[in-house]
Amino acid sequence: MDPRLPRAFFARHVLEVAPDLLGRNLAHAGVTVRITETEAYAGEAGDPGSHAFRGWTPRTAPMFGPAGLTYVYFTYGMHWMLCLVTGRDGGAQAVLIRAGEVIAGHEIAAARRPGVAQRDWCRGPARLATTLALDGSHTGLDFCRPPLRRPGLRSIDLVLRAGSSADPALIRTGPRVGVSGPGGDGSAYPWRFWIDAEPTVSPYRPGVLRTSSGPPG
DNA sequence: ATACCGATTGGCT
DNA sequence: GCCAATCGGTATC
Repeated sequence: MDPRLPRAFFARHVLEVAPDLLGRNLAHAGVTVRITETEAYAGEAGDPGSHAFRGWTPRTAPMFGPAGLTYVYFTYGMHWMLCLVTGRDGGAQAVLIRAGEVIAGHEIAAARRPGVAQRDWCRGPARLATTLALDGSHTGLDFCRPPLRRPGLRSIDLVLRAGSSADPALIRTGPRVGVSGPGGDGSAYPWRFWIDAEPTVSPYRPGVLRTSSGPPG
């Protein structure tokens, strides 16, 4: 019997799925991590912090697909980040997997992160993608089983196991990390979720406030 | 065609 | 804490 979470799990609203992913085991390419930090992005809801805020583009196409697809994107000219699409088909909701604790495949993880402390292997979204060997070749792929039957839709061997969720009493929320502009406002979008007291959770950093006109005065 | 910028990270002060 | 790295995507001209 397949240990994976069913597609119905991901078809819920992103604000339900993001905290529910905490504590789950995520495995790819020989390394398994216990997810300790996530963030929700809801293009459908007019979330200005979302890549999907300005509508469909070739880059964000996977977000507009069905729940259960990966959305792996490239940023800062060097980093890849893993997101998991949730919600209704076309809703452009996704969870960013920000951090995790390596619980299996330590030798492989260490080989991918030479000179890096074990605590930092997946402490941050780009670090997590590196340790799990995820890049642009892994975007827009179906990680659910059974897979959807759609022309051209390929699958990925990314395993999210059921039965490993975090204690709800230990879940904390706060503003998203490094989101510039209005989408970074924690009072409006406290959509970051993490497990309390976990050393693998990434440090908080506010987004850059960018004024549309010059400085005041 | 070109300018701007990012859901970050690592190195240095 | 500050800042450079590095380049594809997107908007704008």
